[in-house]
Amino acid sequence: MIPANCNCELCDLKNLFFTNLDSAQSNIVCSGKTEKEFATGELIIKEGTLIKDFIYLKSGLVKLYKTDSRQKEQIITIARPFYYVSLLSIFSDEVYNYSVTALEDSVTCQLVLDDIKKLIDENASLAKNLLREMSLVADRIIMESLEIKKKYLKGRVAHLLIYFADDIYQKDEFDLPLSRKEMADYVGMTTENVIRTLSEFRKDGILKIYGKTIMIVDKSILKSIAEYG
Amino acid sequence: MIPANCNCELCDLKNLFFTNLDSAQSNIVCSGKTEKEFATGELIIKEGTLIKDFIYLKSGLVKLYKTDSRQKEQIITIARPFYYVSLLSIFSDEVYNYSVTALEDSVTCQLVLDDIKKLIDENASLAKNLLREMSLVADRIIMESLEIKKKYLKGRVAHLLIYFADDIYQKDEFDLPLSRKEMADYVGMTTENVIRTLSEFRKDGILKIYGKTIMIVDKSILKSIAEYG
DNA sequence: CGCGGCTTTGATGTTCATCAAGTAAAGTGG
DNA sequence: CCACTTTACTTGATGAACATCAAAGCCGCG
Repeated sequence: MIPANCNCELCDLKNLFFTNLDSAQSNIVCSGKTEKEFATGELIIKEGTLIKDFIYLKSGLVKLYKTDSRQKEQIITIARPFYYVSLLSIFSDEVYNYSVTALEDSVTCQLVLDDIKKLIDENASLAKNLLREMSLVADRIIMESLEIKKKYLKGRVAHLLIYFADDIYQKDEFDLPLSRKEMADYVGMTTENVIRTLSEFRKDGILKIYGKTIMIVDKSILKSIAEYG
Repeated sequence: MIPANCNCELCDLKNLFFTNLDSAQSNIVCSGKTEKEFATGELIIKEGTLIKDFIYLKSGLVKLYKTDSRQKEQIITIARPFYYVSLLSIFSDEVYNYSVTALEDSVTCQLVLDDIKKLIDENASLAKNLLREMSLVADRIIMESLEIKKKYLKGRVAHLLIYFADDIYQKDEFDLPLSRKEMADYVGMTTENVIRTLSEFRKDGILKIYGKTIMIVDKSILKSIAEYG
């Protein structure tokens, strides 16, 4: 029996994983889940803590990152709902290898990991869905990091701006969800040089910049810098 | 019934994935598998080709890499048996996103992917094993690429040498399985600068180099370069 | 108002890619 | 097996890309 107060049936994310559940299984998912809200800047997952839950993003935007011994952050990826769920590490490790923080106000939904593991025993399509999504998440992160690695700074920054415009906001004018330092952490360069690159794009008439607000003026040039820079 | 000529029961890799199979399932695995031998330098998987099989490495050493439009290779990872199986992409994509080539004479064992998918329906522990291994493979590649990204050239080369000595060969004297160019493809720098760095290590008395043969003379210095450089 | 964090610009030296040239090694055909 | 070709390796010189250090402007917040 699905409890009356269960709204999982209406959740788009249900179809990513919890297809073909019988009603007893749906009930486990629905009554066991916990929704949590996080304000911009709030920590969602802390590196080194025990993995107890399967967490996915219902709304908002988050960054995954690793902090090294010198307190320097490296951003692994940035993700919207559907494009990231906490699948890295959770089936192979006891603790998280990375942290997750909200870049915008975000909502997560979490389930007890042991419940998921039990459900896998009974439901092969859940297992396949998990395999598919984990494969997607990992592929995307790996390919993205190769993309960044092969470019110079200008290309990396351009790539990041195009990513925000096309994939995240679907608009050529948007507010950067990252500080300059975070952009640097993502592309693997210093804050100063990221700023210098942005200023250069501005001077060349490719961008308009008002603090965190970015307006892409000449997208075709920006795209060619992203590709060949 | 397990056929008499089946040697899967003796294979160490069986225990990674095919635990808890009943005999009918074991038979599918055993009679459906194909073993292939590859000489050093031979292509095992070609980027862009259809994914039809689940392939894992029985012996040898391989490189995973991506070739860009300008024919430049980027090495994603290098792997021994157990530490890599073709789990990336195979549950999320139709075609391979990367190529695999043998760095030493290698043997693979492959199964038809559709058979694996059918087995998942009947056997939850296979699904869990696959989830665990995919999670491990992806984690390792992602964390490794972050490690490399945060270092300068000297640190990257030192890191790679320590990796060969400790993880791959368990000896401080070994033959490099990579050409200078391949080392460059892996650390994301030019061939010339990799060579210069090796020469510098040699001049500083950290290494002895005879062509492809490397002898680590001062491992503690090399390790500190790998960590802090 | 003033403090602290984020941002911006400049100056300087280091790290690195590129170009050029030469040497060693490895494969090829007669 | 040797001349020949090709490929891998090595070193040097040069300028571009980048990190680091320093200093100043900006902005929100107590």
